[in-house]
Amino acid sequence: MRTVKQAIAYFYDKHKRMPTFSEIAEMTGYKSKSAVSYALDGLIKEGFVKKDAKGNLIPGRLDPVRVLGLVEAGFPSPAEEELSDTMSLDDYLIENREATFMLKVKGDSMVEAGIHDGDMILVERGGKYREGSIVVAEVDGEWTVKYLRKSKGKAFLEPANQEYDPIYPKDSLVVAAVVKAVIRKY
Amino acid sequence: MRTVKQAIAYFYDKHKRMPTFSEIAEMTGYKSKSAVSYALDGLIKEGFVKKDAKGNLIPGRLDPVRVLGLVEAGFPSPAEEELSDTMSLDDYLIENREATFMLKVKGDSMVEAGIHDGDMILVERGGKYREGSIVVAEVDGEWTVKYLRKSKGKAFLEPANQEYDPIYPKDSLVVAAVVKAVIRKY
DNA sequence: ATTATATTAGAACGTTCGTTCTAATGCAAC
DNA sequence: GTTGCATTAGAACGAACGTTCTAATATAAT
Repeated sequence: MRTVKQAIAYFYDKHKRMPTFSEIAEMTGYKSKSAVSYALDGLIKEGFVKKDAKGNLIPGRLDPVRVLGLVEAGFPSPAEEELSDTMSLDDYLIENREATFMLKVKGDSMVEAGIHDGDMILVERGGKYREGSIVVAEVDGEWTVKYLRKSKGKAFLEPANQEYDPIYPKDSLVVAAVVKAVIRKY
Repeated sequence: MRTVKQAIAYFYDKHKRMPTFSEIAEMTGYKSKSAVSYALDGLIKEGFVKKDAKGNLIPGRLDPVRVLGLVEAGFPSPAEEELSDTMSLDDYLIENREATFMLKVKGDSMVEAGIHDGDMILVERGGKYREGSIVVAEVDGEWTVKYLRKSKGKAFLEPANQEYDPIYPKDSLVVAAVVKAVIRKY
């Protein structure tokens, strides 16, 4: 039999909604909703789950990722682990969902900025940028990711790789989106 | 007034649960649950939301990130945009939530692998690794992120930076976790 | 203007929800 | 063994759920 915590986490992961009391009872082996109700009181105090203004069950500390500190600090003991902050990567990385897109990077023109061939970038369309921002831009009809620079009031793009040259627009340079994050999955 | 789509997306983002029909009605200006019910029929056909086996509303294509292709392909038109695949970064990056942690990297010993000072790494404790994997390990009491290498049957750690030397364990080398992803937020 | 079609409001319905009460059971301390 | 406390089962409850029906309204086509 699963613990209540495991059951809720598993269910939420799988169904993208919180389980009902009956469903929790079924998963954990409880034979009454009331037992679940009392068990949940504890988890609510603990912050593992919450109830919103309408009394509906919502996730508390059951976001998928546990956030630790520096690598040098190593891993916590199982007891400390329970107390780790949790986080959703979606919430961490996305500010404006309507404007956020994921794109794949080809080539090594930004390697010195830590953006490698095949990396995914999270970009925000219409996001704020300034000189030095990494942007997705359309220069004379071609789309690229580069540093945005300015010289004598004119904008141009600069790669992060010695072997490539800066790109000075002949006709047009339109900044379409700003790179907000880089994600590389192994 | 918001459209039904906007209302649901907003509500799900904010409350981490799907709204009820009444709540959708309130947000969109509908004055009856039945109108919402019929409106949802369309969105279900479209795949924007779904119903699970028990008839409960669950997210369909309202994951927070729209996935495009290569940077070179640029952005789609608003019409095509509607059809873009969506994704949750949590689902994309996390396989085993129980074993997944996020850590912060200090130093530049892995820059040539595209891991910079201040980057976050997603690691899986007890994950499978082999020679060449980037791992979080404890060597003689010190925690670090490095390439795992082998020489004459003995494991050692190799930085991705010319200026650093490989680390050959005096007493012990324990691989605690495998780096599954690198995340850099600007 | 008339007709046909789609959309919306409102009420009614059965179902399921979470809470709460009482009673039974399990467990620990003494 | 006995007492006291916490946990669980089961039933009952009102509230809210989503569906469905009918009637009214809006929209479009002719």
